[in-house]
Formats: sequence, C-alpha cells, structure tokens
Amino acid sequence: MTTAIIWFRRDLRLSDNPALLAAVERADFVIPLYIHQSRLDQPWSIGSASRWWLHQSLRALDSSIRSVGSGLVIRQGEPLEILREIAATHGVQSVYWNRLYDPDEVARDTHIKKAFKDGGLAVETFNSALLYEPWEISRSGGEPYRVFTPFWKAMQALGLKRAPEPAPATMSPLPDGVRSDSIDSLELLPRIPWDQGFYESWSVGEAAAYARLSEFRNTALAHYKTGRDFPGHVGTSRLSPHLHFGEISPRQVVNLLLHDLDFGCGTDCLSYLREIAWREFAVHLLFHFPHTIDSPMDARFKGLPWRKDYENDLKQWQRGLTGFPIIDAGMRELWHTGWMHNRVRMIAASLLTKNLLIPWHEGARWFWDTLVDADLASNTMGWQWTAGCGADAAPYFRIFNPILQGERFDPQGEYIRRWVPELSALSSRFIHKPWEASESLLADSDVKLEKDYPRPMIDLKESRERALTAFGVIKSSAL
DNA sequence: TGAAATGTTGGGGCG
DNA sequence: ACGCCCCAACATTTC
Repeated sequence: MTTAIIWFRRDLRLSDNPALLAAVERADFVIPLYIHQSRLDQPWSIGSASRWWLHQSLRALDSSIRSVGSGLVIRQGEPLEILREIAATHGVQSVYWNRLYDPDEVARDTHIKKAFKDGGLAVETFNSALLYEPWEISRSGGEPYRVFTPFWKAMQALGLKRAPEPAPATMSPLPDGVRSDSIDSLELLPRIPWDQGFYESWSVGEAAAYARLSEFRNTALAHYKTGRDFPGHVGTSRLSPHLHFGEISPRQVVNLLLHDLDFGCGTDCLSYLREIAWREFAVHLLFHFPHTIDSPMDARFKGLPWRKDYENDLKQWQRGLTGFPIIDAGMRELWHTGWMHNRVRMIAASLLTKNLLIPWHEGARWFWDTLVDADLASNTMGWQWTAGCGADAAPYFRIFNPILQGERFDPQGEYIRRWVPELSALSSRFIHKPWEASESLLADSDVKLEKDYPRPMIDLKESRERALTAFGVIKSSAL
C-alpha cells in the first residue's frame, strides 16, 4: 500500500490540479495538506486582507474535499519539518505539489525537494498556476523578456489554449490517525472586525470562482475593452483573488473563453486574455529578476530624490482623504472590500509616486496588506510600472490628472457617490472638483469643505512640475 | 493603460 | 468684396 502527500499552497481547488490528480491516481492513501507559515519576520508574509481570503478559501477547500472523501489536513509551522514528520509517521513514499514562483518560495521548495530526494522520498511538482512557466517563454537568444508586447506575441505564437485536467472522481482515503489543526486555530481572521464589507463583496472558493467566470463571460466580457475602464460599472472579471489563490486556473479561464463562445474570441475577449498574459508576464519578470521586489528594475531610479518625512501625507492617501474624489473613492473601496478597480489603482498610484513623490514601496506595502488579490509578482510589476522604474514601464512623464481621469471614466460620478457618500448630492459637474463649486451649491449639496471633505492635499500643477524635474534628472543620467 | 503646451486651420465678425 | 483678427477645434510636440 502506498501513501502520498498532496501539499496545497496557492492551488486551492480540486479541478485542473495536476499534483492532486497525480497523488490520487498513484497512491492508495492521500494526505491533502495545507501548511500555514505564520512567519512575521518575513518581509512579504501574507497580508491582512489576504489572510481573510485564505481563511474562507481553506474552508471551501476543506468542505469540497470532505464531499468527495477525506478532508483537509491543516498544520502550522516550518514546511520541511512538518512534511518530514508526517512522512515519517505515516509511511509516505511520495510528495506532490504545484509550483510557485516567488523568489523565497522557489528557494524553499528547491531546498525541500533536495532534502527529500536525498532522504529517498519521491517528489514530483507540476504547473497549475500559469499557461506557461517563466522559463518556457524566452527571447530568441534565450534571455527573458523585459517588454510586454513581444512577450504577448510569443505567448500567442505558442498558443493560448492549454488543456485543463479534470477533478479526481474520488479522493483516496486518509491513513488512520492523521492529526490536523483547525482552520480557526490559524487565527487568520482579524481581531478587530474591519472585514464586514468583505463578506458582502465576495464569495470565496473554487465553485464561486467558476461561477464568477461564467457570469463575466455572459455579461461584461462582450464590452470588456472599454467597459473595464469604468469603475462605477461592473466591467471587469474580478477574478484576481481567485486566480491568486488558485481557486481557478488560467487554463480554465482561457479554455472557457476560447471554447464556448459562439462568436469566437473577438476584440473584447482578446483584450481580456491580454490581461491574463500580463499576470504571466509579472511572474516571468519576478522569476528572472527577483531583486525587483524592492529595488528598481531600471537602476537609474536608485538615485531618485523621493521625499522624506512623508508620513502624514502617506496616511492621508491611505485613508482616502487626499481631496481628489476619484482617488479617495478607490482607497475607500480598497479598505471596505479588499479590492480596487484597476483604473483607480493606477490613478491613486500615480498621485503617490509622482505628485507626492513618496517611494513606490510604500504604496506596494499598503496594497500588499489591504488587497485580497495581493500578489507579489503583480504588485511589484504594477508599482514599478507606475513609478516608471520597471521593465516595460509607463514613461516618467505620464502623470495622471485625477480630475480629468475622474471626469473621463466616471462621468456621472456613480463610483464616487458610492464610496465617498459625503459628496453624493453634488452634481456630476462638480463631483470631481468640489472645491470649484460655489458656496451656495455646496450648501445645497450638504457639503462643508474641510469639515465634511478635504480640499486637495496638493497642487496638481506644481507637484506635476516638481515630479517632471525630479524624474527628468533620472532620464538624463547615465545607465 | 496622459496631460499640457504649442502649432495649425478655417469659419465668422468686423472695419 | 476683401483682409485682418479672433478663437474654437483639431493636430503635433514636449515633458
């Protein structure tokens, strides 16, 4: 009789899970294991909002494993020690897992794999998280890509469609006497209940992820290319947290879109697949350039004169009290739901890094802690893109004007009215710039500037020029 | 996956 | 009728 461990990490699903399938097919007994590593000393240990999601996702996974057989085994501590202990106690011959690509995870997994192989234990790992792994796409000379468009072309040339694996029909039984902690004992949920809004905003788990995808395919997808830019409407898939935790795989997403559309994958569908490719590009970049977690890809930016003593400004930004309605709406949406519309992420990030000249790491930190879809690769790429110091980044002079962006992408102010209720009675004409409204109009709209809602925390014109000067110096400096 | 400054054009008011 | 100027509206350039 053989026993295997399937070590779940960020592949919290049963379908299209090659490691799980291999374990179930090849062993008589299978131990489905999740190990929580609550190491607060690690710089990028899981953030608060993600912990909430993880809690819900583990519960969903546990319940779906129970419905086909055994149940999820939960442990807390050092993965190598725990895997060793379980392997020794239960006579395990082989360990299966799906690969992860963040630098620390690669190092950890490489170490564990070697330790097991040296100890005579079989380890087999799989790709479940990506259409193509970071080393499967490269430039003709073998180097990694640094620019998205050629990466995207290369990926299309290889073929976007990748066959997903089915879920195992049954779950192999657990060996007797496997000890498990409870999910609650991991204490993933916040002590202070700031998470009420999360429950209203999300259904977590594999089934919910698939339902979300179907819903998106049947509604917003048809107008994705333009619809995705309007934060007041449901124009995006909102699959990011599901994808991050592996409740659904990009293979499943792409397959559903390419397979079932009567009208084929047109412009809108393709522009969505492009976003899936951006996700892969982020992993590609972080895998090949791991130092970009905290230092700029473009080395010239090490010399950028970020401001110091920005603590108060950073707090205003975090709390959604910048005085720019579109940004405050975004920051409050983030705090309330653990998610922010991508268009608004860019506007908020532009204000922080360019107008306020606050180091992009500060924004990356805040997003890391508050986003349910916080992903090291995407977060790093996104912030470096905005700050202009990334591989294929926005040029330094591309500075968003939050008023114009608001007027363009939330013309009726629906998004602002939802998240900045103190402005909700203002007309669309002034909702993006309440300080320009007359005293009487403000009074009619029940807004007392500075009391109910702040004036802009910074002069856009001046701060724009300050940023252009600061970034311009970088541009002209030698490589 | 910008915005502002600058340049060009053409219709209309006016002497 | 004609030229001149003004200034939207649009295009191009610059950061």
